[in-house]
Amino acid sequence: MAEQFTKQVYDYVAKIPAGKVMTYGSIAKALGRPMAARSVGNILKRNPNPFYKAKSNSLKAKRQAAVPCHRVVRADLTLGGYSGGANTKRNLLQREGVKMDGNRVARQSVHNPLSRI
DNA sequence: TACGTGGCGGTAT
DNA sequence: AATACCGCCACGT
Repeated sequence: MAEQFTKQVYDYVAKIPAGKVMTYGSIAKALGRPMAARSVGNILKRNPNPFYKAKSNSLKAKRQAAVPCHRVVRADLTLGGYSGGANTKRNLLQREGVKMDGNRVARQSVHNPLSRI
């Protein structure tokens, strides 16, 4: 179960569409471990194949090759951490069409509308 | 809104 | 086996 969690996290993150983001906590919750938000962050930090390190330059190839961990942000919609640097994270998101609201992700760009309202 | 604080769980050493 | 490490979060100022 436990090491499946790592795989589940990668699989789940891989399904977040470009232009949208999810939070660490909502991913943990979606995987049945509502209190494991920190673990999700920990797992993504150690992601062996982060998006910004993907071999190919092409966005399309990167989408298939890498875990797009930059699409995961904090519950307050600030960016949170990123091994490649916060600036890289923001650039990648904006390039994908994620809307920003100051230093936060705009609510409209959050995937899974159920969690709000 | 912004900050501090305590607690949390999976992985790594 | 035990403990440290964190890309976090809810909650209270």
